[in-house]
Amino acid sequence: MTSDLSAQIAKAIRDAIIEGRLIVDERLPSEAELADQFDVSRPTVREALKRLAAQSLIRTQRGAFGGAFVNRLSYPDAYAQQITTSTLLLSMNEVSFDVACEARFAMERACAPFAAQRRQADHLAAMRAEITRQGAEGLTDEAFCASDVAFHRALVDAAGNPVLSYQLAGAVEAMQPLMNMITFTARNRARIIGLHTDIADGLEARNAATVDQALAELAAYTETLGHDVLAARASKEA
Amino acid sequence: MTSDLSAQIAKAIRDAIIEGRLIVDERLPSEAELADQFDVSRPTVREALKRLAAQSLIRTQRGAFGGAFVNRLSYPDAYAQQITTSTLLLSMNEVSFDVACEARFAMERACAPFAAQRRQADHLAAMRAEITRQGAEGLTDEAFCASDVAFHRALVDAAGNPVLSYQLAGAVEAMQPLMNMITFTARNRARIIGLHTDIADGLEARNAATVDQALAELAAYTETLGHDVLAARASKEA
DNA sequence: GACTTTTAATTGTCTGACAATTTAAATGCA
DNA sequence: TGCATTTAAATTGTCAGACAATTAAAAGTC
Repeated sequence: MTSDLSAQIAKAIRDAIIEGRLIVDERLPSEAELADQFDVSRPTVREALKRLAAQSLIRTQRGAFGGAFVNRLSYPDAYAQQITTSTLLLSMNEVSFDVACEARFAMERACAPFAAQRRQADHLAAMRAEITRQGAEGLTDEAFCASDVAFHRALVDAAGNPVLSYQLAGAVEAMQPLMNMITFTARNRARIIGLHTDIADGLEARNAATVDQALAELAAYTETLGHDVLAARASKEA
Repeated sequence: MTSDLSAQIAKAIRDAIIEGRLIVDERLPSEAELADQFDVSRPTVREALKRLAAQSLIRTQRGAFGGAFVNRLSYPDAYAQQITTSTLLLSMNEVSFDVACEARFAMERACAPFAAQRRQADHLAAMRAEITRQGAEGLTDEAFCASDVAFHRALVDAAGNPVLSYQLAGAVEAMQPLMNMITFTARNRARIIGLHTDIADGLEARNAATVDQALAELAAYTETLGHDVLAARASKEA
């Protein structure tokens, strides 16, 4: 019911920002003034401000004419928070591999038509580069996964919708720990690289149907790989 | 480079949680002990802990055998953060109505096949109830929007994938302020209600194609309405 | 006019204290 | 003994005051 003072103050300021009563780059009163206004001590005000800083809602500057300023939430900041939240959610809530996989590929397939329409040369180049990397000899599983993430990110960015990019960043990156559990044999990799090539080709030809088809197969194949890992684990324990 | 001590300490503890060195419900050392360990004062430790609390990474309890505990990130907590972040991102970054709309409906269409397959009676009931509400006389624009959000939420939940629900919660709710700018005439509403009915009918019949078609039309129609509002505004200013 | 120094404002950090809260242990009582 | 009550201890929440570090503007100097 009656939460901490610092939480209450943080909420009051947060609401002011969300409702537009405090606008971007506006300076908040100094800590001493806020302490007066809210009738609390400066440490309490500081705790409230740190809460807001943790959500990237404000930034602080020292020195004369410094202070706390309403922060423009940048895409990178939003990405970072989205990734942290998604990663924790997946690691702490027994989200099954299937559910995470399904969500991720469903959203990626949602991007496909836009990507086919809007892809630029640099997106294709990035994807081709990752495909080449994925075929390299002696690549560790982790490096393969990292390249996989980069490939899919290029695909999503090709859709040219920053909101989709931001949403998917969380899903794709958050899945990496789960993907890292998978051991990729040479044959696995060849199949995945083949599908990646289909996707790149489809985008180059601006053929959304091809891309969608390849993504559907990739989704199914990834789920199969995940199941194999879980099955192998289960039999090892028995 | 050398950020605040409280930020460094928060990062150290956050990393420990993300990497699993601190597990759910584990108790952190007391503030005094942490202050000793990190060789800083207690207020500095407290600022760090408040940062983590703002991200729902820990919770604190007063009293003997109280302290800070690693928090299991619940879906509601994750929803809330997702919504705050998305709302701010949209309101602060001149994300165009088109881009937000496109992202939202793209993701909703990604849910459609799963929803058609897995929808339960209660999802359908919730959607029908919202449709009825939307047809009520004298409904304000805001109430109409709120009902619209509830309708689409039921649709997303029908897909039965909590990760998709969580991702879309942000997109749908964050768009509400933009949607609230639109004035819905009786004719607008009738058209939207018609499409909503198509969606509900399609789900009931487990016909994904129908649902997809209706969502596509709804996306196009919503964009049109958005454009009209912007055009009206522009002409008023001139 | 360009450069340097001073000054004032502000955040960052520390120390020490006390209040509020909560659990475990101690105590008292039947 | 068994149960209720009180006490004690640990811990977070809050406060007050102080000083250090940083920064930009203002004042001074050549």
